Amino acid sequence: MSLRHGLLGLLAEGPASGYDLARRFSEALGSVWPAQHPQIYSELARLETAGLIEVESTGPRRRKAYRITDEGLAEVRRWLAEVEVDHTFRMETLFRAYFFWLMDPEDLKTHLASEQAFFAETAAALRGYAETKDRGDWGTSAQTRAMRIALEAGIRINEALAGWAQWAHETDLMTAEDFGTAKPKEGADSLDAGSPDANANADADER
Amino acid sequence: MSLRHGLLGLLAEGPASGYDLARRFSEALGSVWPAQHPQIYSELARLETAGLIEVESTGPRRRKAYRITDEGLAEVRRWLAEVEVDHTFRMETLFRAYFFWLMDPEDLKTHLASEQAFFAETAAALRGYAETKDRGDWGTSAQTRAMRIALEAGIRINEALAGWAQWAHETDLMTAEDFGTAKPKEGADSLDAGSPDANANADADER
DNA sequence: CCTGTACATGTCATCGTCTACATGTCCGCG
DNA sequence: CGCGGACATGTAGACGATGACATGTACAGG
Repeated sequence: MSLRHGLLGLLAEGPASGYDLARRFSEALGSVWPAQHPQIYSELARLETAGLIEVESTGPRRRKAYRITDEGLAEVRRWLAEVEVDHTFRMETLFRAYFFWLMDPEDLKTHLASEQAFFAETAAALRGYAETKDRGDWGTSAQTRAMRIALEAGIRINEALAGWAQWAHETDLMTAEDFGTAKPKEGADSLDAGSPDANANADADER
Repeated sequence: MSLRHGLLGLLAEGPASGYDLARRFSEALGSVWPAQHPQIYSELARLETAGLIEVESTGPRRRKAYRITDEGLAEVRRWLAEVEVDHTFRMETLFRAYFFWLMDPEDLKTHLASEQAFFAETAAALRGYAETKDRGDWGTSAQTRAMRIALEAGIRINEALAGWAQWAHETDLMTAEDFGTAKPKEGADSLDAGSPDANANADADER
């Protein structure tokens, strides 16, 4: 449940409303963990019930600002220190690559070129942003420095993917004529060939 | 809905059962898109109802092998060619980095060292696997070559993250005494206070 | 022949997440 | 003074994902 700890982490910087948090979540963390406002509001309600946050003040338009409690701060620190990192990640770009062999080579070239452009642009944007931090435009607080570290990861990942798309575009692995035209195999010689039961299949249960 | 197209993509290689698909999904795609067997079985049922796949044969222990239909093949190709890539991704490692400032510097050093080791090991394992492909141990089918391309992305990402963890470990951004000890700001100087439109937004790290 | 293990498929409850809808407030502008 | 737009918070329903539980089959080894 990363949303919970993400909200606690943001509130550790100082009080904020659900609206603020939704905005900040999508700006700062949105590219590594999407979260819409309904989820945030309901999670905040749950966190308040659990005593990890409390209402700090109410503002102009029904605005409720939350503050993290000592228990909440302890909880987010406990999470960071004790809970093991889940290294599985979701990335559609990479997921699709497993199925490139189904694509028309022309389409694939186009696809890779646009992916390359996207990652290069994203990397450049992040690098520009990082430079403003390095110049000290955002102060030198611990938060800013942590954000700079996170930013660096984003830069490196996007650069890596831009390089990958470039490499894929240039490699001859996908140029042969069997890309995009392949038909699925039929019958017994399929995916499970070699496994004990594989060949016993067709109509095996007639006996 | 990536699971749907992932299953279609795997079935495009040839007939397979839910059990096979669950195994292959976790082996090949599990690190970029987790999926447990209950989800796979129910998705297969839905795909069959939709006419995108059909039962090819039944085997020994209730085994049902599915085959992709022409409509299914058309659908997965349409997805690859027409549906835009969703570039948001989920990665807890990176998510946590935004909150490094809350960690004790000692714990953080340890954390980064173990992350670095993890990514380096993963990259090495993938690289070893890629080399067996390059030697032709798996044949030279279009699928194998597509998998090689996907593998390359995995290698580069893991290497990038290993390099990042190394860099973060060595940088002095996180060594200062304010890491891990910071307290949330109080009241008026925070993201917002109660007064009618104190809301010029002092938000330190935005944009 | 019995028994453990891997094979193989499913249900169920719960929770997380997303889209769409609903409501109301404050402020600036004409 | 009326109105549009940004602010601000929510609800409802559907769908996706997870973990626990349930069931039954084939086969290998003792």
